Amino acid sequence: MFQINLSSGEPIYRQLREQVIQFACMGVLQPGEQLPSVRTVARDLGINPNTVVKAYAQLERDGIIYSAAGRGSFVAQDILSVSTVRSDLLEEFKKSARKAMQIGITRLELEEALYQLERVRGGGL
Amino acid sequence: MFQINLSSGEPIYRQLREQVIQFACMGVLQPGEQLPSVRTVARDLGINPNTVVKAYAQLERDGIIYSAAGRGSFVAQDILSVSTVRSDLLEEFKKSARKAMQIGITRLELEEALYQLERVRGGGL
Amino acid sequence: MFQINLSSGEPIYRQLREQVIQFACMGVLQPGEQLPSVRTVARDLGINPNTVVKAYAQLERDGIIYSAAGRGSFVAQDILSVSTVRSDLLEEFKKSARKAMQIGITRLELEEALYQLERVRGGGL
Amino acid sequence: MFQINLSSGEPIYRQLREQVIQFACMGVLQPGEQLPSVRTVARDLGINPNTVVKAYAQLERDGIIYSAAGRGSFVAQDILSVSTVRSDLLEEFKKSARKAMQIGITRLELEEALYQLERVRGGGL
DNA sequence: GTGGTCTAGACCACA
DNA sequence: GTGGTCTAGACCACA
Repeated sequence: MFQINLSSGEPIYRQLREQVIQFACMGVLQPGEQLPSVRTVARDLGINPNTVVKAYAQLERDGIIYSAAGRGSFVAQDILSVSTVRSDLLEEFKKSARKAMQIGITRLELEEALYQLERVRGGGL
Repeated sequence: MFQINLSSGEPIYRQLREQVIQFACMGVLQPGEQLPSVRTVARDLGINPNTVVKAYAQLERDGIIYSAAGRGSFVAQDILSVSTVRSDLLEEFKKSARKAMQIGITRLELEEALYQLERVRGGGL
Repeated sequence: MFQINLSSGEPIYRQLREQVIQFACMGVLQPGEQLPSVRTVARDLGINPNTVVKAYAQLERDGIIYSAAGRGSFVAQDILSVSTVRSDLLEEFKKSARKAMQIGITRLELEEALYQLERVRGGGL
Repeated sequence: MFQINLSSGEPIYRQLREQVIQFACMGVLQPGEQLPSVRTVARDLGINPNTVVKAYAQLERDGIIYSAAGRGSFVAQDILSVSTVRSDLLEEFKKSARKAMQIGITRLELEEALYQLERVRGGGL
């Protein structure tokens, strides 16, 4: 289900965390749906179970999933309303835009980039 | 001249590196201009000279500055043409935009954010 | 695994960097293979871990290896295609040939030297 | 007369030293001919006189020039027979060739490079 | 265990 | 004065 890139430099537990958020926001994982168990994910990806535990723990702390001892982990009911997800990503977006503008990249260039991104997504995914 | 945030989590040497790039791209530091010496920066910011050395060394490897023992460090003549700077920032921008779109933030929302950023910059800086 | 010459004047971290490149290009280190850890190399060579870190960090910036905290350092998949390695060495070769020719050493003499080098390598290694 | 490149990383005194050797080997500076004075070179190049002194001192130590107090510095009579110049450059050439061969660059490729270098030199200089 | 960052301080070549 | 290398040793995130 999940995919990680060992050579990207991005910590594995973060890659995992992000994919859960993405899948949940995109509807691939429905509200209330059960996540694959820690052991399953670890085995499938060939990584250390502790790494999965860390990702799930952080997701629970952020209110994106909830875990019930002995039953498993489940996607929260109200992900999109979870403040951190949306606003965190928007903040990151603004920060990168600010940096680009500071070296002279214009707003029009950035908008052009957005437009192309949307076209690719619309066609390809 | 430079400012660093010790509690941001962003490594000091990276913060420094970014500021040099920014200043150089904005014209605050002109091509060929001498940068403050390693020891000066270290003293002013209250950090270890080695940390400054690390930032300057990376900038030199990227062709953004050049350094010579006994003479000092200088901004390169062709910064804006240095491929990495511009394209790296654009890539970072696209990546953050892609992530935002993947969770359902629309292009219009992102454009709105860009518009507000420009207004702030135009008025404030 | 690696060998360094403390009295050569060539910085240790550069010697290390070069040997990794050589081993990777010669196939002694296969693509994807794990490099000895920073601490292992430091202990074996009797040098400071920071010096090894410096060598590995540069190799990563050049795309020759990739490292991740907690996992280790690994040879990249596409070393030979990494533009810098091959072309850098060719440039260095040309530069030294140019200098030799400028003081009157003939092309034939240089070719003779190449021929002898190849014989030595063929027999000795 | 001399030219230096401040952004090359190569120490100025070495660049100077090399150019004297080159000019002497090429006949631009004849055996016995007087070199420009330390002060002249320093002024013309906009560098520190000490740097020129260092270059000249090393050239004298190598027997490439000789200095007479109060009269100036002169090119030695037998430069080409001075062992260090020729053999040092040949050694450097062999070293760079060895490195190139170690990563799989063939002798034929190196010879091709030599051939092209000669053509450029024959036509351009 | 792994690599990454940072400090404190020494020593060097260069200008 | 300038930048570059290196050691010794601490502390951190990650697996």
